[in-house]
Amino acid sequence: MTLPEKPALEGLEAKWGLRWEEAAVYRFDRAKTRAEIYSIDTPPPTVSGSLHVGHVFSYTHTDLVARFHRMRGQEVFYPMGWDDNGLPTERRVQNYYGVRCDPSLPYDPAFVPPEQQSKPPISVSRPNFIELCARLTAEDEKAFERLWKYLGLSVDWSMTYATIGRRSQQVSQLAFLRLLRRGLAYQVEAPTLWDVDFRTAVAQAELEDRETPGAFHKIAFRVPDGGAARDFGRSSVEIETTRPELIPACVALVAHPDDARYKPLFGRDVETPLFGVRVPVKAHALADPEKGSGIAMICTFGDITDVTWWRELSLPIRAVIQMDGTLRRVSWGSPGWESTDPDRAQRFYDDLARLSAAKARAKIVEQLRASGSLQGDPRPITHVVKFYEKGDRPLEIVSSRQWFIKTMEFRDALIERGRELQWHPAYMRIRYENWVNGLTGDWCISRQRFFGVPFPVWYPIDDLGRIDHARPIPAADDRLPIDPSTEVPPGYRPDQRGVPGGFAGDPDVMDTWATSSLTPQIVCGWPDDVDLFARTFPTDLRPQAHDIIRTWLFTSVLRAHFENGSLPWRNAALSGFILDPDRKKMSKSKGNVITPMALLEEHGSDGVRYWAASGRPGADTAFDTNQMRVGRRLAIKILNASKFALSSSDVKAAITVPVDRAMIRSLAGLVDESTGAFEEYDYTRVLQRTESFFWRFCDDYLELVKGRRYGEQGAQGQGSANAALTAALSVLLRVFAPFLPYVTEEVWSWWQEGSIHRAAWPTATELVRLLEDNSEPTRQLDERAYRWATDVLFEVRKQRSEAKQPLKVPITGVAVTAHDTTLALMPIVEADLRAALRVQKFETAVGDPQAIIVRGYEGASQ
RNA sequence: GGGCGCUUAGCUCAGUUGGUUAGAGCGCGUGCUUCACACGCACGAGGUCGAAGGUUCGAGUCCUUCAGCGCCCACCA
Repeated sequence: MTLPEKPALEGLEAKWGLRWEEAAVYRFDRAKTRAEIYSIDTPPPTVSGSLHVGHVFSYTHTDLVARFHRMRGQEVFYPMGWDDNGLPTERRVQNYYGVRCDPSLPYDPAFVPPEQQSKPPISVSRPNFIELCARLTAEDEKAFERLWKYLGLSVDWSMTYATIGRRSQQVSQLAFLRLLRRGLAYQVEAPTLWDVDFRTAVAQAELEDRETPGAFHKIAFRVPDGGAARDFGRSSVEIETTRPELIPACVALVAHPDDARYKPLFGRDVETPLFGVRVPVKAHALADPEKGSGIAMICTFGDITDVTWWRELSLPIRAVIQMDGTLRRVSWGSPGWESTDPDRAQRFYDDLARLSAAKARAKIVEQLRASGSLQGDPRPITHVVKFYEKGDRPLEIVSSRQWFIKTMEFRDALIERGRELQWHPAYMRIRYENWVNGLTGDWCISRQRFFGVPFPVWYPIDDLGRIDHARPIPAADDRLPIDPSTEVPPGYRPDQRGVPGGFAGDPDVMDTWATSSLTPQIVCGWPDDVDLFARTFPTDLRPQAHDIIRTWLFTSVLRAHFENGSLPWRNAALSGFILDPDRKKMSKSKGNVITPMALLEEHGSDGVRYWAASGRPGADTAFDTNQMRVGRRLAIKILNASKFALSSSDVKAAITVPVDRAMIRSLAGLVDESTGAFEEYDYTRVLQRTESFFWRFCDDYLELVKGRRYGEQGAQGQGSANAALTAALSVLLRVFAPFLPYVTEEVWSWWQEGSIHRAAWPTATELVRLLEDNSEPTRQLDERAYRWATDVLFEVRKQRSEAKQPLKVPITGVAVTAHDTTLALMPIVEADLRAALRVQKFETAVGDPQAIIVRGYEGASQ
């Protein structure tokens, strides 16, 4: 064995990264049985820029668990995916190349993107657009892979997937068609949450509340002369609204059934201001008498409550907001737009048409004020408005045709699935249940976007040129994946696209979660690789962040429930967020400033992993470079202590010295505790306990055996020390290996064959087996001797420190007064203590209280 | 409004089923070039465990109430 003169961490990432790859240390062997395999449904990070420290944090957690199970002898199925599907990529491609997707264009195989960003944007077909997305994401994916490898993720890099890849598309489309056949996916025209900038539907799970400034406008509706006015006692009723521009879309007013103020109006009509539309006053329990004036305007549609009221009160639709967020043109007096004065309505409305909601609001306020319908000034407020999480303008609700997957009628079954799942930490299950219980509608999975998985269906066009959405033509299962915008349905010719009697492709793509929800099926080989699927599914682990329980976790459970009749995995491990040092969630912009690669280079991958491992499952953790420094120092300490432990270790004998035996038994206890904690996904505890053991091991044990292991007490004592040292080092390195893969591998290579990461996880048995005498009396004696030795060590160090004497001033003697049972331990440890402390001699005397007095310093000046 | 989590030394956090004087690291202070390590070593000073009640022989640990912080969810016109 040759030990390095000056061991260092620098360069270990490059050195071992290469060797691990050459030796295929993390290669998955699919010949193993299901029981021998530990499979992981890896979260595919979004490929739309760069990874940030939060990724490094949570992906390390997964790797810790993967490495533990690998060392326990399981074959770890640990692929890596890239989520390159979806809007973020589209936006990047549009800006990067200066192109725009036009799904109506045919594919141009000769298309080459412009060198310079083109203005105005060039229109390209969907397949061409997707090619550009793929080109751009491929570069990012290479950079991601480099970072993950440098961090030391023990992924099998021959198994990668992309959510826009062929296989992901095939799985998404097939799973969709199978749901369609079973009636679990359906299409309907209905009010849908809509982002006016992206011009796409969005799902409930993608909503975000944002505090937004607005204003209450108090607006009078006329109560027509006659019975209503007489019973109500007034000729107008005031509502308060933040969205006066929706008055033309008003279909009713609503108040609480018990609200005496408005009871006289229930069942009667009032007239909208400006437009003179007669709308009924309805009663509904959702109306809150405390809110505003207690009576609300129902519009189609201002918010989700409007949809509820509209549905439950069977109101008509009078929609004004279009898909681009502007007000549509309306011809007043036509069916559905009846007015008591159509000409007047038209005059007012023509000033609003084609304006955005915000501009129309300003305009209508002028009109209302001029006509006297606005009571007082608008009252500014801050209220919570729903946004698409990636959007910039408040969501609208527009009526459109969308695909849905049924969820509402399966809520009980989904709750039950949640209870079958092992959650780490357990309380995260509650969030899942809250979400499932709070669902208000089925899952809308269609998006009016381009870079996504297309719906594999076409529709017949009748002789009048109308698309028949009721009779979708599904693609054949064995032809998937297909793109209906370029491929032709069975029985049709290409020239029949878009013509009467021909066909039309479904123009939409699936929500990115409609693909991501199938990652367990995608990675495990469903449906073609039956063999792999049987060996890996359901996976053992789904690691993910807790903020996407409602999206990724929930939808994955749903899909597996439908497709496989089971959970997709057995365990879900939820990682927390990274917080700024001031304990706020680290913002994206801030997180991106600190590039992960720079962190890894500065603190070493082991150092950064050490910090990441300090974040317990589910716990939000502060970004703390100090912890990375501590981790780095630990790695350096391991190098140096190992060098010491292994030097001149050729003299070996049985472990017969009490101090050595006590250390070995204590380490056996650590191994048991670590194994149990790791099995419970409590990696943080393992690291903490091991680290704490290790420092005491260095400070006390290594000091105690220093002289003996150099042969000062003969071959027997030296052999015992060496045997204990190498055994302890071997075990400690293996427990540290999941956390600090580089430094442990480096030290392992000094004297062991093969990779530590394929070495067996240590057991208490392998340690205790080394002790020839493990009887109870011996154990007690060993432990007392060890504790006594460390007590003396501590006391002498303390007096030396207080004396502030340089080391060259010798300690001539140490006078020890203690019980005879304690003094009886002295012969066992005295030689070790003399060497460790450089004490010339110990003088003992029986007595009480116990005292340890260092001779040589007692008169020293302070 | 409902739910979950957190609150222990200046900072970041441990404290497993309630059991002797509450722990670690960082930071701080003092001293020491000791033959594995100055990217080091030794020693030290720091806390009435968010508040108030309660259960108990005994509570940081269990119960109740309250406060602050964070997060998730919800139909606030």
